[in-house]
Amino acid sequence: MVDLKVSRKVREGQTRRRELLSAAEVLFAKNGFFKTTMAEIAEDAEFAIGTLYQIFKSKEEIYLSLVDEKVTAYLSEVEAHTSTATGGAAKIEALIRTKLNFFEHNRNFFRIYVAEWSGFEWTAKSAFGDRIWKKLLTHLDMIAHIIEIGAHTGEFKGISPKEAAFALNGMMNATIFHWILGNHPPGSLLAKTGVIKELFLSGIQKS
Amino acid sequence: MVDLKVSRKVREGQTRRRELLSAAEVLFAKNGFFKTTMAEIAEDAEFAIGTLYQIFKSKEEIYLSLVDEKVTAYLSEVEAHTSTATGGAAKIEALIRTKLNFFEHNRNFFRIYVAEWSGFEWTAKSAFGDRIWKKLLTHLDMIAHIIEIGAHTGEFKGISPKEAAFALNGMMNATIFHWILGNHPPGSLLAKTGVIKELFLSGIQKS
DNA sequence: CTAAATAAAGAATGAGTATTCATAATCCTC
DNA sequence: GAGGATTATGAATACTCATTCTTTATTTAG
Repeated sequence: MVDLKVSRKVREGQTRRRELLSAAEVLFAKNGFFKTTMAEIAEDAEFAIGTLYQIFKSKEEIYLSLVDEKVTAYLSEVEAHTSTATGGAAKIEALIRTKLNFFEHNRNFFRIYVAEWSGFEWTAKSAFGDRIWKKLLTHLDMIAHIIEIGAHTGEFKGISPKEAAFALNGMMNATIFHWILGNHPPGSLLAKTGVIKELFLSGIQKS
Repeated sequence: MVDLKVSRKVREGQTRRRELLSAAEVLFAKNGFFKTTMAEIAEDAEFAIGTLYQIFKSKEEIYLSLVDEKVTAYLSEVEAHTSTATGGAAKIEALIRTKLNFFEHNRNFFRIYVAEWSGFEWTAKSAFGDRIWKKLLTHLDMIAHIIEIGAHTGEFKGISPKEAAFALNGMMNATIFHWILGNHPPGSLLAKTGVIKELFLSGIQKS
């Protein structure tokens, strides 16, 4: 009984937390961190402002929790898929496919993710923000590692793995960006896997 | 005499304007648009707050003037260099070289440029902001056009020119980003021209 | 040299909003 | 079902700035 009550409470707490983050995600994606107000979040999540502060200690904590959870989910998907693929080319393909698939289903979050890569962490680095930043960099190291292995086995050229990893990441982000701008239909982002793979592996020039 | 006086005034006006924008650039690059205050800009530019409002009508106008001038300068450099190069590969190389060179000398501005690509214009679209956004998109069309020509002449594969242009742009941005993070020595960004060119034209895979 | 005009200055204003807190509603426990 | 927690509420608070505006300094013209 006591156990049940506690667990129901916990469950309800988690549900509220999710609902709040989900409302916040939409707003942060649409208007950015600074132009999103606590009042808007409260209204959209159907809580009173005071209640927000019961669940999170500040606006920044809402934002960073959101980013941290999504980034973590994203990275573990990538980790899962790349680690089962064998061979450099297959791992790269798994990476591309996973990333495109993830952001196809998290279109809103992409805007936040990109902002994170390119701006926010420069202006507001709490210990928490740093943590996310470190995760993103670690992820790039992982990509670089795939490329490095490929270079050792002779599959890939001897281009600096770190640089190639950044380049590939930039290509993928730009592709997702382009897709979002164009308001393309569902399913069509994942379909670009082949193009990116082809471009990254073989380049654009005819041989 | 009258003419001279007027032109001195104009010159002084331009100087003040440049000094103000240059102080603002450093601050916007370091702290972003929202966390930069008019008081800071005034202090760094050694003007009183009221004087800022004599030169620009608002904080947003300072920001947008800055971005507009730099973007315009950047685009015209690119235009100049790509138009004199002949052949797809040479034009692509000219583009890469010009971009890397520009941002090697405008490191601060890169942060603003990236923020512009990925965030600000989503939150604050004045007519002025739109203008910058359009310029950036037009620029990408120009890159796409180079690729398209290359595809017609058989130099390049038939990958969607727009997509390839976005991918190349993303690769370049990521490379500059990586270089800035690593705090590399002067001259070393331009030196990456070859790597990007190689990667974009021939890919990473050994043939 | 003087006064009108223009420019510089920064203190005062006012709008916006993150956070707090006193009060009301709800939930448990017995 | 009573009262003592606990939780929800949103008005009040406190603070940060962008912008304005009055005052002071400088420039110009006659």
